[in-house]
Amino acid sequence: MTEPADSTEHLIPLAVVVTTPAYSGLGPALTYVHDRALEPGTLVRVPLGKRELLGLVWDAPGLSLEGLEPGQARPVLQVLDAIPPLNAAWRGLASFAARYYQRSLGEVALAALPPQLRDLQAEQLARKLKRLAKAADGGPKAQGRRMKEAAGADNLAPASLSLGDATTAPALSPEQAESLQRFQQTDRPALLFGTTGSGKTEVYLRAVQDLLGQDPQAQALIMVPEINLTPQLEARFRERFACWGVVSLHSGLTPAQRLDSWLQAHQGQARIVLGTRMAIFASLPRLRLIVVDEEHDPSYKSQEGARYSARDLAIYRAQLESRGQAPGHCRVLLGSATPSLESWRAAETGRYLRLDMPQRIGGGALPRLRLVNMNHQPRQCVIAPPLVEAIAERAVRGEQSMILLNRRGYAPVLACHACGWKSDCPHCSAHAVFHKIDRTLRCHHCGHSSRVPYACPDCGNLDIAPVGRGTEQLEEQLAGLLADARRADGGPIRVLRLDADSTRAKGSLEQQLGQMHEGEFDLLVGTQMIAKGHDFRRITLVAAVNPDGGLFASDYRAPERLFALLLQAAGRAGRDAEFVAAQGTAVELWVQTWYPEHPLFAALAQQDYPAFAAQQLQEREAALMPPYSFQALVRAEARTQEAAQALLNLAAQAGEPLPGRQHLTLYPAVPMAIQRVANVERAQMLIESDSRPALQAFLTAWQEQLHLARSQPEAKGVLRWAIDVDPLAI
DNA sequence: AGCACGCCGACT
DNA sequence: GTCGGCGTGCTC
Repeated sequence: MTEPADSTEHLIPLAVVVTTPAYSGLGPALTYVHDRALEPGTLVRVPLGKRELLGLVWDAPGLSLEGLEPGQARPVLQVLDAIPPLNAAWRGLASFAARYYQRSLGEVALAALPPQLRDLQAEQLARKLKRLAKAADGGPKAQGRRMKEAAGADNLAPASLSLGDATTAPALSPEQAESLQRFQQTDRPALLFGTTGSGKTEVYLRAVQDLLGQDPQAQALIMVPEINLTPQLEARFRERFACWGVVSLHSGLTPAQRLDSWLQAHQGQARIVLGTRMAIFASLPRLRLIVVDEEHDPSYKSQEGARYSARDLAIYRAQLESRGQAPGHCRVLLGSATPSLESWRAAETGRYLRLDMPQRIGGGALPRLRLVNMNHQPRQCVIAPPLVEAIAERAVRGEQSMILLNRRGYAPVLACHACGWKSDCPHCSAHAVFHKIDRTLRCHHCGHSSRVPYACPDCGNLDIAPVGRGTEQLEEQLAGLLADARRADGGPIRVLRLDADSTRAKGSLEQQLGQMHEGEFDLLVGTQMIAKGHDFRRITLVAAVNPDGGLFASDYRAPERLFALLLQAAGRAGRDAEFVAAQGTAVELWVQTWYPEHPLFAALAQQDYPAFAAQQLQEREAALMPPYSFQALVRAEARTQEAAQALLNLAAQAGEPLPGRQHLTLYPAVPMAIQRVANVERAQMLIESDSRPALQAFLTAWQEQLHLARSQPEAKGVLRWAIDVDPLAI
């Protein structure tokens, strides 16, 4: 494979993007040579040092070999031309995300591709594509394939099918019809503000159906927070749109499945992609609709690598996809019963179009709020007696209840009453959680697990006891409290616990949810995972036993999250209006609190999200918090807390003369809330500004200072640092 | 980020 | 005597 010494002169220089971090000293793209020009977006394999890696040809008009040593630009090894290049909109998205979230282009662009693509040789890829095409020929997408072949060179499948083989869609309610119509008539992003049970999903389905039916090539992207928690939504899309090719993209797929899905979307064989936040980077050459379900959900914000917000990128991507087309060519539909304050405000200012759906389908009323004032309950009581009674009453009538508690395990900590010892994790500045089931102390931050000691390790006292309670204990205590209660068939009440511990085995979540649907259990106890997405027909009571943490947390977004959680949980109850009417039951949301006067509960009682949002936005505006200001957070990890803070503070000093600095506030570095995880010390620095451009300009220039600060003696022992733009929690 | 080279402590 | 720690340096 040796090149003739003078061959470089006949070769064409190409800009190629590979995974190199921003501070590696290498530019955004490297220069390679090839014997012919390659279109931007083409996948190639290139040498870098001793390695051979996947690269992406990037736009670089007028690129020359000037400034490089002769022979420094090495030749491209392989061109993966079996698949079409990534289009300009996709490249625009990657390069925007890299700039905005302060990462190198290479990191973002290559991380956005399916991981398996990285280690496939050209021939392996070609083989895979052939197999895929064959499968499509035999499968339900055969028609699309055949039409594609007829269409010749075009790599896209104009899979125009009538909806004849799609199941018939239910008639829309007047609210749904109006929302859909208004969505189709605007070219702004739309915020579908629909109460739980108002039928948002059907609006999504119809928006997809109308668009794909009318444009035989159009593709749609449907994003959901966590796909494993919403199997029902996935099932509805797959069932209704099987003929158009539906693929999913999320981290639960095997590498091979993920590559398959990705390729099908990229080649237009799949016209609908359903996925989690990573799906925002799916290659969809004819993308015309992006739906973001539960747009307020924090899992749309990545906490790893490039800290992107898939919801925010959806807005930007739609603009890119519409470039050079009619306005509103690609549309965005955000949906939520409790929109993020950012989106809510965007609708207030007219940037987004708000579509309201206050009515539940079938006329079912939302649950009535029952606040339990814990100041008036027996001391030490976990579940107020009236709540226990309400659950028992329902069980005997064949109705189900659901209780939320946001802590796994039996108790968050074990303590010795004699000497004050607490079950701290040896590697983290956090308590190890007591799990009674297997008598372990487990750290939920680093995963460290140890046996529960028989006696206090410090003083030998035998009286060590759990403090506080988690789902395991709640399950146990409820079983005790309900021991005398009976279910409809006269048998004892059955309690199901669902949390990360009880659903670890693959498929066990679905299985247990299935049993709950079948009515095998009367009471469901669990963490927030049970509040999301499931339609339980027979639940008529939802309770939150200890939500007060969300009222006074230092995180200013905590109230917003609590409100969303409670309303979302409330939405699980009374979804089957006929069942409720037949039962003649009051559908209720019970909330136990020590602070019943808190204004959040007043808004919750009225189911008045607009009032709550208005009040929250007022507070944010007064305190100049987002969305009225812009934030970034720099986090540093080091062997010692001093080093982590020193890195940040030194870089802050060095950043004084940088552009945009005068429009920013840099706060001093502080330890993170959980200061040490897995023996690594963590510190963070908050940066605030009223100008997004100033913040962006500063951060871009500042990365170099951060990198340089690492070699200062005070910052010895720094392991890594990362910038989080628009952080969700501080 | 990888992966090299390079200089100092506990093991066959 | 080597294996292996991670501290700098380079990659088109």
